[in-house]
Amino acid sequence: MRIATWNVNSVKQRVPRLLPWLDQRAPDVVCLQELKLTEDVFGELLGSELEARGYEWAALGEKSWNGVAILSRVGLTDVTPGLEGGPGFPHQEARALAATCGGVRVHSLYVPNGRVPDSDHYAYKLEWLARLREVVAAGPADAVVCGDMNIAPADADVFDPAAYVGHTHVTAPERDALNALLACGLRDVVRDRWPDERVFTYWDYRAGMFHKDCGMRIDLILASEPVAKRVEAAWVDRQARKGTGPSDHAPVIVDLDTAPDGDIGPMVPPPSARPSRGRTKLPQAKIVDRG
DNA sequence: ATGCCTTAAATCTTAAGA
Repeated sequence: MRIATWNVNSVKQRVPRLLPWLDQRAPDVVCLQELKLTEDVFGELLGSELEARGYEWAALGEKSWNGVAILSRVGLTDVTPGLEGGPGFPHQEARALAATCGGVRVHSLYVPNGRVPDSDHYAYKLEWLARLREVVAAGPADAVVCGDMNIAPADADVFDPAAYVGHTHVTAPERDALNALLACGLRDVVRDRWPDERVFTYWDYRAGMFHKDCGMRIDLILASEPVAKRVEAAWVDRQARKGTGPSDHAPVIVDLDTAPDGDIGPMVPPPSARPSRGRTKLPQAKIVDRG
């Protein structure tokens, strides 16, 4: 089972890159972030294209900003839109979506940016991460936490650590929050696979940063121990950052072997063998005041 | 030079990203 996560930086702008990428990489489960549109527009834009490729999908979006989705061709059940009990700014944003795919609880996350340390955005980011830890800790044993975490786990995950001192994404409270999440029993499977390599997932569009490989590793796939044991490959798809009209983030891809009992979830017939089904209807994100 | 690029939304400029 191949699981991928990709911050597409506007799915509308990325359609010419996303569809060929789905065909070439053939992921079974895809977590998307920064849709920058509502789930209704997402369905109008991609519903038929995804169905033709055998994907079910769920999305939580909003106009202009944020937005997350999960695509799956190994089943998509128990969809949870939003971060249950999570903070808002002031209202809860479209930053979290979970579903069970192929027997694994999959989280697609777009963690708040934080902007400037000690700002209200930064406090919101830390509150959001604290609640995420609680939600993941209370969840199933087989889980993957995927997405744009907006934290570089270590100095090796930033092209110039000195230049980032005092900036968000690298501060101790942010890294503490990420480590607390990992302490739920999650593994950073890309770093595990490439312990000493220069691995980035995001490069600023400006000043030829990708060409110079001046980036950051902020898009992560964190796997619970039972899932981490099944990892056969874990890598960043730098090809998707090249060429015309890329996102500023590259996809992260992890391949799992089948579970010990061979169970990767419910059997899903090819789309030609089952009646057409619409998109998975979702309730609005619960709106929670920060108090 | 608090910028260099790309996005969205509302204009002909601003906010946001990290």
